Amino acid sequence: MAREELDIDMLESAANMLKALAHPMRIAIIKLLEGGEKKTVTEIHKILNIEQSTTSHHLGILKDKGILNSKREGKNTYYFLKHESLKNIIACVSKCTVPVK
Amino acid sequence: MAREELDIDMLESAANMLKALAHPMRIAIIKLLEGGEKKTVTEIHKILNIEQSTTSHHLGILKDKGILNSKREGKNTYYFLKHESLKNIIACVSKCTVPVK
DNA sequence: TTCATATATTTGTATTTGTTGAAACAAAAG
DNA sequence: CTTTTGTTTCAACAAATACAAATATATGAA
Repeated sequence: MAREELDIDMLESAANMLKALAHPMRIAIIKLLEGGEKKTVTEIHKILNIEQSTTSHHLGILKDKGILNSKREGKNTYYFLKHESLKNIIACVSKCTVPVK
Repeated sequence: MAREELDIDMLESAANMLKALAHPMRIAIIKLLEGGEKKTVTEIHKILNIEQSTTSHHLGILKDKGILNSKREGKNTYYFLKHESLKNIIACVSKCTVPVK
């Protein structure tokens, strides 16, 4: 039945989104862009202290998975959050990672 | 400064939690256990149609990362959700994976 | 006790996927 | 043409995945 097919697709889709978020540097990037901030590759690479090509790679993954969007302006490419609601995920995970006494 | 150290730890911690969730079968397991359900390895393995050893492995990961807990009863090991709040993450991700028109 | 069975975990291994940094390449601007 | 900025490609390495086989644990029967 198509019902199960859809379920599998939904699971894969959710897993892919989570996989995109499941990296320390990528979470750091998201936190950096919270509140509608727009930043260039070089800015992020300098702030987070990771190689420029690595930064570009992570940004590409986040864009590819629909988490970020980008806009070219002259020499610079500005990246920014596509859905503000993603903050909730990070907040929720942070809350869940705190051990329950 | 310790400030940055803590930040890195928090990022790693959040990433680890997300990594545990970022797998289709593991999401399926969580959905299966929503609402306080308790299920054995064999039950889950039969319902989801994945190898028993693979099932046990996934359950081990989820338990290790603090998402599930387990309780042995005779021959069976029952697994269940540790934090009901995890539903929110899945729900949020599902919502975010739906393309915004 | 010993054996057989059901259930679960662990180990070994092959395959795949993810990560990183360097180098090559591309685009924009002066 | 040079510089700045960003992307892509490549290779080495690390981690995740799946399955089978081996091992462990609990139960009950002989």
